[in-house]
Amino acid sequence: MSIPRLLVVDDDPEIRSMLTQFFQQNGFIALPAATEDQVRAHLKSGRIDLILLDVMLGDENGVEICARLRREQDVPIIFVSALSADHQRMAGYEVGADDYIAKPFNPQLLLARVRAVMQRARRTPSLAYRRRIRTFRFGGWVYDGKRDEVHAPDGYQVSLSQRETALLKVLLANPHIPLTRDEIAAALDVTGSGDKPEAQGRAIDVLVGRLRFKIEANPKEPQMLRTARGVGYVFACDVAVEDEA
Amino acid sequence: MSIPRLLVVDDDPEIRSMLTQFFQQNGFIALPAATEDQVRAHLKSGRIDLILLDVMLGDENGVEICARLRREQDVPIIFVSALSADHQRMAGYEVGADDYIAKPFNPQLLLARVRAVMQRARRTPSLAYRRRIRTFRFGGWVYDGKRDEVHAPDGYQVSLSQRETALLKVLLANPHIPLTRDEIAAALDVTGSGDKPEAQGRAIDVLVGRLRFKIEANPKEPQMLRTARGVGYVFACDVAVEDEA
DNA sequence: AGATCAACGTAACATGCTGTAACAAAAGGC
DNA sequence: GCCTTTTGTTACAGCATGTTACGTTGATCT
Repeated sequence: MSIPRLLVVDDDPEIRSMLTQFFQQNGFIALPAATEDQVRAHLKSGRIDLILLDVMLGDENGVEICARLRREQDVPIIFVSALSADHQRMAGYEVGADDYIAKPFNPQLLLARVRAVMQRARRTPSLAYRRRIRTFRFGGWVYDGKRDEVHAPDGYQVSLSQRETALLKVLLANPHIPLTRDEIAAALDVTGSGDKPEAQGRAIDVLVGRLRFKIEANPKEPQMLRTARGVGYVFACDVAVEDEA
Repeated sequence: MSIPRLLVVDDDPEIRSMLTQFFQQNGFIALPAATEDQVRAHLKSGRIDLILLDVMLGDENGVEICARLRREQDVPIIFVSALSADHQRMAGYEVGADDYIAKPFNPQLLLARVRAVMQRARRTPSLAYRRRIRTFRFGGWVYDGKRDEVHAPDGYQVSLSQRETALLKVLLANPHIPLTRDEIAAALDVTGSGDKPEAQGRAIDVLVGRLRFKIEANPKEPQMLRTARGVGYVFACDVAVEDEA
């Protein structure tokens, strides 16, 4: 394989050049870009093996851009973000990103991830499916990221709705961390237009209630999906994560 | 693994340099920092394996800083404190600290703890889980840190409210030590926004009363939750502590 | 001992937050 | 288009927590 070419997309010039230089020094050809148009230009003018995409691109939303790019072309994309709050956003829905890395990052880790994704991309025939797939285990339960399904422990028989599953995913991605209703709502709405700063009613409460009813042994005394009074909710359960190829 | 890099955060220059030198002499790369901004700067500019964080950073609250950092990045954090009174603060709520050490410390112990935490961090995939879990036993009672629940001795049947449980945790962390109402309130509110210097009414008294009613055999003559007249309250009961992996 | 006064215990009330049933709206399925 | 399922809204009841008020306790002084 020839020298890998990657596109560094960030609106902060400092970070952009920092990243570009870092990858250049590590044997990549790294091209800087700041806007969606520039990205498209690069994609048209030459081969790009991977895109490093900032989640916050000025007032643009990296997630949206990713979704658009993905529809048009199969480029591996790795998200980069400064805020862990964004992390939930990513956990909430697969947008087609191949991986996700939080700033500030460990350079070695970053390199490793980039290489891993490119490896994977080379093996995978159709890239359309590529995205981070993770399976979570908690209690006797399993969330199967591959099928996006929840499997109950033994005898149980449940089927979660789409939204319930999404909520569960957000919780699983943030175990033991109290999440406010707003944070949860934001994570759930990644799939949407991305502009819903409006105050939402009690939708989250009801959703939580319904999920409890389905996954808690005794919904009246929730063991996993606990409420953090005055704050929001916590998933108080250890979760084992499994990354899949 | 390469040389471990750790960040020493303290506003007292003397302690800062003392610690930095100590760790340098023991084969670490130790970087000093005094403010939250400096911490962030370091995190951005390079790999940091562990943070030693003073509980009192001038008028800032180390606990708050820890909570903020934790939300953004998974760095192991060890708290350092001069006052045992601060201990309550830590017991009040798990903020995500990996360990807690009281000044003045035994250098060997400090080294051991630092190494232990770094070991643990390396094994743990997602650091988001890491937090100190402790189980307390007193009288026939048990506080189960894993579930954050209180179990009554035999036949008894009680369920403590969240706040009552929190109060109990504060007391259990400081057996035989008289705590003022302010200290208790501070410890209870670690979870909150952190800015409540206002004088609080008799809330603590009432809370203590309710807890007594639930856990004392004869609430009128409390054996464990004694009042220290003119001071506050004492938990006059031997407590066995169990650390969990 | 008795008087005095501050500290404490607690019942009763006030407030705010949460759980949830019941209804309404929206999204699919056929 | 009609029916079913999912999702959001609203309203209300229940609970957790804080506040107030008042009676009691205990320390101190004379």
